[in-house]
Amino acid sequence: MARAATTSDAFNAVAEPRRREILRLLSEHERPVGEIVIRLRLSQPSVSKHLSVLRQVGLVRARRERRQILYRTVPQAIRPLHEWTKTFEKYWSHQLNRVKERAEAKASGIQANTMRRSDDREDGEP
Amino acid sequence: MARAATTSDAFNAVAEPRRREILRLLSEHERPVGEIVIRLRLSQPSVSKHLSVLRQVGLVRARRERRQILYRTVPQAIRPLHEWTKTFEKYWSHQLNRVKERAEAKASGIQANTMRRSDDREDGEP
DNA sequence: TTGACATATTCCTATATCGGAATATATTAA
DNA sequence: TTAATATATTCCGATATAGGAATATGTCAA
Repeated sequence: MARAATTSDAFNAVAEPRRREILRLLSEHERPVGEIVIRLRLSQPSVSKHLSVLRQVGLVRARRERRQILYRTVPQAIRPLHEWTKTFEKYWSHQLNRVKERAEAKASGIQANTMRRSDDREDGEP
Repeated sequence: MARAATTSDAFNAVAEPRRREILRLLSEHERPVGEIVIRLRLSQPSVSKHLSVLRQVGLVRARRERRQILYRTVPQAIRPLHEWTKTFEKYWSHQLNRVKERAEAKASGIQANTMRRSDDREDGEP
């Protein structure tokens, strides 16, 4: 098997940096393709292809307005990514707590016992 | 140019579903490779390769303990993803607000003027 | 030293990608 | 209708993937 298709889910679609930029642009308000082309300095076919990927995974929608096609992001489609990353939030805030404890311990001259654990050790190339 | 390398950043590394599962497993606590192999029912080489990718982008770290190599996730490395998704949070909470307004308007018998905007229209294949 | 265990790496193949160039399609204006 | 505008699609090539099979590397025990 090869790598999963970019259109298989939002995670894959969003892995491409240009597509993230496009989503950013469109999140402000809907825009025609040509405006994305100009602002991001990409070729028109390239932008159309990226938009096609984003549309297939539900990250953007389009509507026609006279000659132009206006795209806009569908923020809800980003939520699964947000929720996934969120499950790790407690671990890095944990880290912050330890930093805080360390600072407090230093200030009071007392060592917090949560400060150093065996797996805190820096690992060289194993 | 082809698709960006899976090792180019956390976004690309995390696009692969198995790697997300591995991160989940290792976020609880460090584990040897063999345990991942058993729990996720993947081949040992496959797991080693995924871990290699995750290590190259800083999402996991490893240390040796006798014969085994114990891996653990580096939650901070997921933060950039979290921050990026977060920039869209206001838009979907916006959406929630509109739902709320709609409910309140219905309850009071008054139409809120924020309820329907032109781009709310459902778009057929354009 | 030899062997067993744990993990990493190499070689292979089928499959998708992204960008560029060229072209097709669709909508409106004259 | 014809021309101009706006966007989409197709064809191409170079590149990278993920998994499987086989093998290499590294660590420990006897």
